[in-house]
Amino acid sequence: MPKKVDRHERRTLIADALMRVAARQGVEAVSLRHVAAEAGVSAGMVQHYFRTKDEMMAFAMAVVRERTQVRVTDAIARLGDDPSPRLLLRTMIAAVLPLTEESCADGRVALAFLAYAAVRPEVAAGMREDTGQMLDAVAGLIPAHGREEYAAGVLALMEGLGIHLLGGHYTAEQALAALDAHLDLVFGSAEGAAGR
Amino acid sequence: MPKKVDRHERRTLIADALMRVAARQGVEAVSLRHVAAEAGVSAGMVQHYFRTKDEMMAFAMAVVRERTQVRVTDAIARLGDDPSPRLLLRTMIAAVLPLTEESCADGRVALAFLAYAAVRPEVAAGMREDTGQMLDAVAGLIPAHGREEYAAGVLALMEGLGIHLLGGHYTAEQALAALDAHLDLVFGSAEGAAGR
DNA sequence: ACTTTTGCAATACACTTGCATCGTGAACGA
DNA sequence: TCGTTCACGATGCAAGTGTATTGCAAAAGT
Repeated sequence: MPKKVDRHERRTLIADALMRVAARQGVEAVSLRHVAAEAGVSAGMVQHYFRTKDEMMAFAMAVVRERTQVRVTDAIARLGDDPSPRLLLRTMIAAVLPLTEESCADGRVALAFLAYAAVRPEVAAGMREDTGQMLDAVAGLIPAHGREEYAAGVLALMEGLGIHLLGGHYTAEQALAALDAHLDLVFGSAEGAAGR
Repeated sequence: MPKKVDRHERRTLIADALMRVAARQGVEAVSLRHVAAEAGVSAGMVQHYFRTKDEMMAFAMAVVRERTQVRVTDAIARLGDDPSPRLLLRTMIAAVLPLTEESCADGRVALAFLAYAAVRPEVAAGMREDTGQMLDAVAGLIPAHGREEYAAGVLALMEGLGIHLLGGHYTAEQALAALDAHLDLVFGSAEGAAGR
């Protein structure tokens, strides 16, 4: 073999450029040449690592998913041993929400991809899987009856808060306040029912 | 003046075509010629009624906003006199959610525009306004303390449910169950606090 | 009847798009 | 040292993009 090149590294480099473009100018601005320019490489190279644009998109999306997962597990790890389910859940959600500069960029990309996936059934399947996973995780943290409904609600709330945050409709404080209020309800009500 | 033509009607006709295209193939597929073909008119005519593509987009978005508003007020009107705040709120939200064929198409368009607006500050302003309005309306229906947080949460929940519905992550039943569960919490908790 | 205004179609233009096809240079195995 | 294999750059191409421009028919005012 000639020249050793970390293929995956190159691909992520390009994917990063793609995400910067998508975050700044929207998905519609994502093109081979734009991404190449943003990455500081030739258009030919982009083509070399991704045979098609859709392949590039799919990869970039996988990167985003992976990164948010890392953010979540990191945040949870920082909690120390045996945190309360409620704190755990809150930390998880806060890690996903576009609150920091970095996660905000990811959020923009995710939103762009959401629209992109809306008309690409095969791409949407991946997201469905993700939410299913999250749903299980959340359901496991919620006490008692109505797990499924509550879990679905919490997940939807998270998604919605993310959207409103990205749109600048809510401030970080408002979003977190709404989240906490909701968690109060979910955990408080079960406590009340169990305590009675 | 020659030929009387209902300008607004023509524009909505074109906007409708635009929305069909956006719903079917995504925003990126929205182009002058595609829209013209979908509307069954010449590309020149589209250009005649919208000097620029962005103008066309903005108009289409306004149509969507307007239509969902109509759906909401209609649904509320069907409720009869003096419905409970909770029922009113539920009806409002159910009217917005992409549950029917029709509102689902609108939802796809709205999602596409959400991404579109994410990088167009002047477009995003309109949406911000809308959410602000909705927030006030919702807050007015929610009892007692923590209005703002709860209202923000309810709105976010709605948005999130919409997203998950569009993505096919939730079924209509699941979404409604989650909504009802949430409303149980919001209205039930206040009642519990007041009753104590 | 004549001019003006308007609705609309057609075309032209400068770009951009994704993708295929070359060419080249360099690293390795033989 | 030769040949193969791979990374990458450059170029080309057909299709599609938004927009400006032109042309033309018809309706209204005068």
